[in-house]
Amino acid sequence: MKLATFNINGIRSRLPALLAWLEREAPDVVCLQELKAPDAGFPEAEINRAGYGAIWHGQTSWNGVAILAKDAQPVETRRGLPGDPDDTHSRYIEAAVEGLLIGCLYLPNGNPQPGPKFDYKLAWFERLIAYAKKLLDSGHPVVLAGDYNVVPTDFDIYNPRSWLKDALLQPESRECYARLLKQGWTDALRVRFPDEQVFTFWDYFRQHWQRNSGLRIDHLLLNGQVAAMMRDAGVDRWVRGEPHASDHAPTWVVLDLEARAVNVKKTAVKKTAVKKTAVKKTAVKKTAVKKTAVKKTAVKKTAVKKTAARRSAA
DNA sequence: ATGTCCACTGGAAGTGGA
Repeated sequence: MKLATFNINGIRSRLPALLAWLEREAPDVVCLQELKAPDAGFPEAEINRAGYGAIWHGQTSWNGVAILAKDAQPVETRRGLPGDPDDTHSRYIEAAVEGLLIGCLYLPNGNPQPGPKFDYKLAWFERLIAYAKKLLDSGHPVVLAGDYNVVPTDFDIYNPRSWLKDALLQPESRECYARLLKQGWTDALRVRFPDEQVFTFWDYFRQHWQRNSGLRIDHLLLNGQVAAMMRDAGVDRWVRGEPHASDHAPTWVVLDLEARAVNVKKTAVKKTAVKKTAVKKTAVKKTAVKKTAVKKTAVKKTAVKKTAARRSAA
């Protein structure tokens, strides 16, 4: 299963780009952010025609999230992050697909900082951390995917210099992200590329795409069960290079949904193999001992012969 | 501070958000 997150930056104006990407990469599950469209403006028919079922939570002009599933209908399990009934932003939607629980989130940008928007970002983050803990405790295989609007470390940006005052790099933002991970989530892209810079966003300014001046802010967090299923991860960079592109590129993981069952089998096979090897080792050792014994006997025989020869010489 | 793009309002170009 290929599961992707993509900040589409306006689903109506990017619909051709979205459909082209779905056609070429055929992701099985897609988390979309920044629809920038009300519920009624979601292009349901076109997405269905492309072979995807969808659920969405829109909003006029800003925010908006959706989950698509190829040849399937996502089963909605939640819309809206718990913890603040007065929060009107459409930033969280969650569904079950193929036995996985998938949370699609669009974390507040938080600029300018400091200020009420940054406060809202941190408050939203705290709500996410609290809810993520509940998801972990649920025992389900869970993925939390989306635009986190956090550059986790200075390694996740081309050069932090001009972004030092930006909400995406603030120590408070990073501390929240680190605290979330510490609950037991795997940052899929960072685990897949431990020593490489990976970017998912290049803003429209100053030819940042052309210069590969990017940031890594779109993340797929996997709980333990799902992390064990991960086989690959990456970024569909070509999407960012297309005309009229979103400023983000689709970011994805490939999961082996059979991995758990297979792992159990593999472990059994390994145990048998280990036993066989052990038997072989013992056999090899025994043979070696015999050879040594034979050699020793030979040496002894030679020695005996020599002694016998000396004796007769004397 | 700047840079670019989207969507909305209102019926053009300005504004807010990112």
